[in-house]
Amino acid sequence: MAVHNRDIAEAFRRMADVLDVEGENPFRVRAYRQAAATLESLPRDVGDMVAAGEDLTRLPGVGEDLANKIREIVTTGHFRALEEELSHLPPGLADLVRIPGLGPKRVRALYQLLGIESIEDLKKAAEAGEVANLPGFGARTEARILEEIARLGATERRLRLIDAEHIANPLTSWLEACPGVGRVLVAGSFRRRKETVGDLDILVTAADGADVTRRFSKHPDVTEVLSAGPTRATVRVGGGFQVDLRVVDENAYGSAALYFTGSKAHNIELRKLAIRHGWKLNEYGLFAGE
DNA sequence: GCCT
DNA sequence: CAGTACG
DNA sequence: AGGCCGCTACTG
Repeated sequence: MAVHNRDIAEAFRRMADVLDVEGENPFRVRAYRQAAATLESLPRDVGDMVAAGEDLTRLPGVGEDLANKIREIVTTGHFRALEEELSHLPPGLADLVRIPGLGPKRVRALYQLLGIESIEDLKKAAEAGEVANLPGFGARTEARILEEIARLGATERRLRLIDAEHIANPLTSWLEACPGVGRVLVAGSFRRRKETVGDLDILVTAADGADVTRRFSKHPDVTEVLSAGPTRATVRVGGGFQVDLRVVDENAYGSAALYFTGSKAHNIELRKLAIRHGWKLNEYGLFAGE
């Protein structure tokens, strides 16, 4: 059975999760995730490239080491380094970092303090109210964990662009009519016109951000408020689709639109470019370095 | 881990 | 503050 | 050898 780019990407992601929980160097962890992303967006089958004897290190984020690992996976169907790392941990533990809100540190805490080794364990502990008592956790986090676990079973939650548009349009109108709101821009992958979008990223200009995020959190279609502060709110609307609202001052609109439109990788490249010029770039503007 |  | 998340 | 995005934002 042929190994496809997606399979290798998945193996690399799993490796990243395991190393993450083990407390490995975060940059090494990121390297695996980066390579996984490269493979997934690659228009060609790496299996074919291996068969043709092509140089895999030409792929961005793939160096000597990962090129060898790709070849190993393609030719043998095994990924020994992953199997080795997995032998150090309970097999289900690394899955926990895929739950939004749980990173490596919290997963370790769950394991060490409550002996949680799997999503199933976590569900039971959360239902019993044991998670909320842990340091760094709270009732809110515990409730969110249970919701996220319930969502794991659901099928892919990305929406086709046209379906996302049907959610975005009424929200846009609603925000435009919101007191104090100037511009409203649906950014993110929606603005990039990707075939599917995983969430909605809406940028708004207003002087009083807290007022806007507060109002938005009470929108009739909002079913959950994941977070809400003075400049940002993350909510879910009917059906569980996530919407991120970001509020900035009018004078930061351009920079914020650039940032919020992404992609993430594009933003990072732009920020690196700024650094090389002695500048710094963020969602509020382009500034002179120190 | 990759990159310069 | 640390941890996590957002593009 | 040494940096790796952000004077990023929100939660506990």
